[in-house]
Amino acid sequence: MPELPEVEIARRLLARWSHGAEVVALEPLTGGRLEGDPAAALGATLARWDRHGKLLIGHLSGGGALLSHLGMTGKWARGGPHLDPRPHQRVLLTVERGGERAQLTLIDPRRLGWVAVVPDPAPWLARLGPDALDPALDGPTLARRAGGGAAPLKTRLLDQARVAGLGNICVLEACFRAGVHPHTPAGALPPAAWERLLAGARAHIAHTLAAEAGEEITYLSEGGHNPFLVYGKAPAPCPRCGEPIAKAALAGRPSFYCPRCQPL
DNA sequence: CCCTCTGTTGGATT
DNA sequence: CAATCCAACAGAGG
Repeated sequence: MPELPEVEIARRLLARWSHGAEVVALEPLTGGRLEGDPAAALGATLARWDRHGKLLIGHLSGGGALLSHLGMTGKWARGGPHLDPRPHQRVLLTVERGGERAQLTLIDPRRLGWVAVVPDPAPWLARLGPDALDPALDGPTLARRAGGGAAPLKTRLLDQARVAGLGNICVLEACFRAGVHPHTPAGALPPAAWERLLAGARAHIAHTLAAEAGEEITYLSEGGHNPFLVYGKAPAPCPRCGEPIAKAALAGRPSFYCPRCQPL
């Protein structure tokens, strides 16, 4: 479930719960992936919570960082296994601020998420392209980074080294909003299409963020009702023209699109 | 009840 | 490049 909006919400929550707090303990729970040197975080202060694409970065006083990725099913919540036992608690972070302790846990049923403590986050960030919400990222820049060649547009937009933060759902929603088929060869797109794709991705992200923001993480896709324009909609009618939404697979991942609004 | 299928992440392999 | 498998599980459907 986590794509950029959910990671951004996780960032805000982590900042609210632990900004300026000291790391008192950091430990793996059953099945948890805690890598790097967790002991290096002990006693350090969480100076700032940042997000780059789908990577969470907790900057530690002293220069290191606490990194976290949510994988497919991760979320951060307050409460630990002793105070508030819940299934699938994987990593436990205990912080102290103003004399008050708080326990934060990474909850992750499928265990594809992780936490790591690294001495310098720079090499991790260097592997990622500009964040999708970075104001410096514009249409021409996106075209330069993701355009050219015969590879499908969707493959390029999902490549975190080209642009960071776009997931399968976001890419498909952006393609629909831009009127572009997700399997269009990346080199065949005119400049105006890149502008529309970027605007479409940001509109989808803003819409999802607004709908999900709150005290708790509540994923838009949870609750039995599909809130997206095309993702998971086949063969429902296209919201714009009524043509049945189509489904196809690329690299094992599903694509959804309107054959009439998004011709190849 | 038991299969079988699907998948929001990313990485390795062919 | 791109297709495939994998990680480990929940939930849906037959």
